[in-house]
Amino acid sequence: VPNQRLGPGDWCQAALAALAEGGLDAVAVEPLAKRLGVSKGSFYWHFKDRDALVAATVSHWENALTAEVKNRIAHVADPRERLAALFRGAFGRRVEAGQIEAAFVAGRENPLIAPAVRRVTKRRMAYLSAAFRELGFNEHEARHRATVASGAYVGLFVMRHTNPAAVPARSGTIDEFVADLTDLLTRR
Amino acid sequence: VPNQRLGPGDWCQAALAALAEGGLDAVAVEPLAKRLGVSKGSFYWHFKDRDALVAATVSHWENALTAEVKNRIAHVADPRERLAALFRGAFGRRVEAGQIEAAFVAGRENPLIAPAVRRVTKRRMAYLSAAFRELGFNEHEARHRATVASGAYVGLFVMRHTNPAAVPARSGTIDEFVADLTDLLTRR
DNA sequence: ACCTGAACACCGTTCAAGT
DNA sequence: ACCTGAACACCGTTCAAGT
Repeated sequence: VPNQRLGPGDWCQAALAALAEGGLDAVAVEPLAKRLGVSKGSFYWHFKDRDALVAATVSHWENALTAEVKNRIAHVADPRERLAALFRGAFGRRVEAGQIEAAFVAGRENPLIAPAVRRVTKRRMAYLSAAFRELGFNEHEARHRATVASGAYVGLFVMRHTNPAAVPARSGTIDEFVADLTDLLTRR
Repeated sequence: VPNQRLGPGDWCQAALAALAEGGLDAVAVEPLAKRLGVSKGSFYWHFKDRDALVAATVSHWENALTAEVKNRIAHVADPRERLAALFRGAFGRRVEAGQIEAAFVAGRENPLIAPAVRRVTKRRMAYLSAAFRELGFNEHEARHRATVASGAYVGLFVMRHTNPAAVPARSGTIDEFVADLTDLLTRR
């Protein structure tokens, strides 16, 4: 912990951790204050209210995700490898990342969350679709396969926290699973 | 009010009214008790906890809806007229019925609500599909049109409370709208 | 059988006062 | 600039005691 005093970023980070553990309901001012070792009153110095924290947290997540895709996936030249890299991302070393996305997907009814989830999904569809086009599929086929791929990606996140036994967990089985999935989706 | 003493049914009825006005969050023990002119402690005589009330309320709604369809729609001989009757049901005189369905649709993420909404949707699809088959469409076309019709039906409920201006409100415009919609959906 | 009243826990929000 | 501490409102849940 570098500085005693906290900023909005610290609250967002704590909110993301709580989100991963207990879903949207766990993003509650009092428990977060306890976790940060600070009185809940101090929260209101940084944010207008709980909704403002949720909004900022969603935004934080969306930016981080976009940046990660830009840095770790977009630059992969081979489109098949790019797809595999994306899917492998669904099994990030820390379960955390996946659980956060799952929590946001589960809470997509919330008007603070819905627009960000929509945007993220739309972007994912766009670059999935582009990858399939590079592989030689026509526009229609590319869109169709991108839809399936996007669904599978999100579905893996959700299953990972609703039905963990159904999803591969060890690094060997993950690699195998990702290879099979990529094969299936790129087959003619 | 026939009897001073209340039963579970009275709490469900109050819960449905609250649901129509303020969504799932408005189904709260304390406000309902106030509305019923009773202490909130008495609630726990009838129900284990708030979740039990929500579950019972969902069940109450599902049964009432099923019964209404059986009594007011299923017996209409002409399939076109039956479709029109269904759509007209989406504009029931009291806004209440529509708002309750909209609230349940909005809360379909809730595990207490999801199964009932799924069942209601499935049944609706089934008898819509049957109506289209009676009109001479083949199985595939019937299913497709039933999907569109079901979507439109639910969409009307949702829009009615998210975007009321976009939905007809006076009885004349409603009849016209329903006629147009039925025409569109049964066109070859 | 159904209800009251008081209690407790938990959370959101405000605000004067501290450093 | 950031935080504390106390206060208030609101809701869920329990339970002994009433009728």
